[in-house]
Amino acid sequence: MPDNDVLAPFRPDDHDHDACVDDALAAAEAVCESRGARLTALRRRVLEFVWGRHGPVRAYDILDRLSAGHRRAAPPTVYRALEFLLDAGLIHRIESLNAYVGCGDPHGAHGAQFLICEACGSVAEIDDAAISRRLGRRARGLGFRVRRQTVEILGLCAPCGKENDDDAG
Amino acid sequence: MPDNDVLAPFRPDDHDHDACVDDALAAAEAVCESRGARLTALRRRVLEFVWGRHGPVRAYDILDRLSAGHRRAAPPTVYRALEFLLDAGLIHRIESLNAYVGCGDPHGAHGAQFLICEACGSVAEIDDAAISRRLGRRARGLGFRVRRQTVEILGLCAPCGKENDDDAG
DNA sequence: GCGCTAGATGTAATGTTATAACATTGCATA
DNA sequence: TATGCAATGTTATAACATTACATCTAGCGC
Repeated sequence: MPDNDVLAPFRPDDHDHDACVDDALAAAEAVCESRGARLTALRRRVLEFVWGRHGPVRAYDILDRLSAGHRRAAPPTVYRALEFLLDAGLIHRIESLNAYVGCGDPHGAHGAQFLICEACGSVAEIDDAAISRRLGRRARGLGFRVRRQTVEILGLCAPCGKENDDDAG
Repeated sequence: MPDNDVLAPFRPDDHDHDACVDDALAAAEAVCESRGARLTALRRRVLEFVWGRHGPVRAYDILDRLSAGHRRAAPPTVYRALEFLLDAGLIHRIESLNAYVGCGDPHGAHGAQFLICEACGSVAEIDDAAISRRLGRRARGLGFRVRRQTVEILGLCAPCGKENDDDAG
């Protein structure tokens, strides 16, 4: 089973998260540069908030943070920025949570599957080519033309699953 | 590539849909009976509306239909019925559309993958064991404990894809 | 620098999806 | 008859998202 396709693993609580954010912002600059897209201050700020944690972030949380201090922001401001970041491949939308996470590999298009911990809210992103390929083949076999795959697995990450065991016995 | 795991294929426009609905209701009776659950008139009516078409049906559409004629229904009425039907395995929720479809095989638990046509709104349901198995293995390989898989493929079904070609030239 | 343009952002209102909290109904049965 | 419990009704509100239109501003040709 491949291991190098784990684009964003679950992270220990004590990792240097500032580094994650810095990396993400640097990658974003590069991606936008190469696509001729403008990573404006607002978009950058929204991307930063999405990267606030390795877990899903909701649009209205971002909205609240944008509004803090500052003058009040409105929903379209956030949704427009999110749309830009989605188009640029810098973030993903988690459909089963109506929320957003930073993309673990913004360079180059890729399939993506998400593992979402329902206890701690962290998200891991993998890109298992065999899965996307098989899904694609099955779909095409039925005459279906694929535009987008959504693959989300809900459950418990290792530490939370462990705790659960401990509680039980 | 297996073919017998297509639980609910795309349907021609002219098929006998009343038969689909009748089958679904009969299966629902049986499932509820065997689970000791009560398929009340309300739940039955909601299930009927979900089976109105082989495509996603939204909660508030059901709400409108419940309210027609009758006295006005309120959202919890619909959501409670939907929850019951989901728990009983009689319908599925399509996360990427915030909508619901009838389950093509309500007897016995099964994994499920959905092909969703963005043009005509029809949905096909398959149960590719290789895909669910591989997803499960990948997740467990990362120490993850799976509770639910959401696999949805958005694109164009065969007829709609064909039309698209024709339009293009 | 000036004015134009297109893209980006602001603003107000509204649409859509979902749940919380509590009241009532109606059936089974002690 | 009481009483317990599942189902449903009712009111309000939370959470998520879009439409439509106004305004601003960076970048560009002149």
